[in-house]
Amino acid sequence: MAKPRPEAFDPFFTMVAARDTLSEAERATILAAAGETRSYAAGEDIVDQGDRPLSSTLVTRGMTGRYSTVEDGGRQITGLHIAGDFVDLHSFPLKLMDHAVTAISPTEIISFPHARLVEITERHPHLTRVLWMLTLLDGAIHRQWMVTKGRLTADEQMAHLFCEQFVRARTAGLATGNAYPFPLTQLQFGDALGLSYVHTNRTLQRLRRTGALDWEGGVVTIHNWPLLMELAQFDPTYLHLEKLPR
Amino acid sequence: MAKPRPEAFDPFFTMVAARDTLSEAERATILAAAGETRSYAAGEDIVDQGDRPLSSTLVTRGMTGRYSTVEDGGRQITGLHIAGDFVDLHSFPLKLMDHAVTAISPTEIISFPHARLVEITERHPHLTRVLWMLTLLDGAIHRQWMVTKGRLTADEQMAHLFCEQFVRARTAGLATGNAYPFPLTQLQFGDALGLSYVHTNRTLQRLRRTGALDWEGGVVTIHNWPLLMELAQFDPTYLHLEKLPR
DNA sequence: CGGTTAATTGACCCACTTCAAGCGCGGTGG
DNA sequence: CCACCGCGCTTGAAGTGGGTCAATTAACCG
Repeated sequence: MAKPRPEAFDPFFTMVAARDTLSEAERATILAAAGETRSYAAGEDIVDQGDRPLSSTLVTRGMTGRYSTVEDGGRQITGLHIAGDFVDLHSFPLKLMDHAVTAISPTEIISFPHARLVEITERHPHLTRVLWMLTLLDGAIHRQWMVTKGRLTADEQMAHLFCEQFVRARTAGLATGNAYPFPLTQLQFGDALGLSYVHTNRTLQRLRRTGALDWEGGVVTIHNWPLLMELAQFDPTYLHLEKLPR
Repeated sequence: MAKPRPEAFDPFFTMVAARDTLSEAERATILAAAGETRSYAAGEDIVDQGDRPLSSTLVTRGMTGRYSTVEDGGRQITGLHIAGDFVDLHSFPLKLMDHAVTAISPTEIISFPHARLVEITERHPHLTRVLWMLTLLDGAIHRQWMVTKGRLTADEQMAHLFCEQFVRARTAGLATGNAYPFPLTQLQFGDALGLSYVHTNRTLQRLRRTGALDWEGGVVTIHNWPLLMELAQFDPTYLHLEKLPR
């Protein structure tokens, strides 16, 4: 529970800068709208399904996942979020959380009280549209997951997720060369892919054998990006990496 | 290409009224922001992937589907939209269409020029948040589809989609008792479920045999709603049917 | 009444699941 | 310093849900 360090906003501003230009005033508005920072241990839930949050959560370190559970205990992760991502900005207009958010690795966040977001919608229309866009980016990623889950093989789907996470990490300034943090367990990875963890493991081994990438110690290293993209049928258009006035 | 009839907005206002209250001024703002109406024949594409629309599209009659295609020709429908739904309001902040939209049945639409939506974000913060919410509702539905596709059986998934469409049709005032229009072919239905059309057919027959519903002539009739909900593990919370100030 | 599209059925196949067991390794306590 | 424990990863074997290929029937339409 403390005021955020200024550098904590860097991944967010970097990620946004790939899509639009924020004025100095808008950046200051974001800083002023920030509430407290908090830390979560791996495995801790940040938001529960059914919550009615009074603030939205920006990740500044670590990785979080949105998930829903079904009757038989199955769990589906519907989104992975890294530093620079809001995990529940949609709770601002939607009010009610229809899913939970968990810390996959040790995570630091900044909360943004909804009251201050209301002020942004009243005084900063362009910044409002940028925040709106960020929530729609989640939607675009959701759609892509549906496509890969519905119409691609497990191998293609897995390769696709590795591609997506690489591009997103790079866009937030979190990649080191062709490596990026990916601190999931294979069980969690399977929950994101909608696969059993046994099949997740076997699919991963096949993918490793292609030489396209490695994944160990919570870090993915891409050895052959063109090959990985081809295996995944990856086209980053849906990530909307265009600097445009929104 | 004509000015819209006033009744054409009814499903939209009805659907919104289930989630928030619009003032008379806000309703008038929506009417004033409307551009032209247009009609599309079944099978015609309303928006193409890669388009940069200058207006967003509200369905006023018929049914449309968002879809993406993959290399081998497979098609995944990522959303079904009925009268009262915007099919591409997200193209307003996102600018670029990362998927196409097709008319599933003969469809009528009203276009909303983005320039007028910009004005709404500048002058009507509450209405802006309502529009934002509507795009996030799509996201919530996307997440639910991921969960049903990733963690439920084909039977459960299909039952779930029938439930969802019923509730959404009713919310827009488009259901007649326990029946609602559902003008898809089984092939399109399979594309929405991420199933082959052969398996879609067999799953449908099993579902019919439960007595929960019938589907013929483009109309779904629900015979046993509690049973259907149970088969689907359906919980409508994610449809955010709460009248709340947004 | 031929032509076309949608729905249905049968047979076979395989991608993925489930169940079950073993392994590696970091952590902890004695 | 070592024994043990637990978690995550790996492997094997067997079962099945859903896909594919192919043919038939039904509905619609000019």
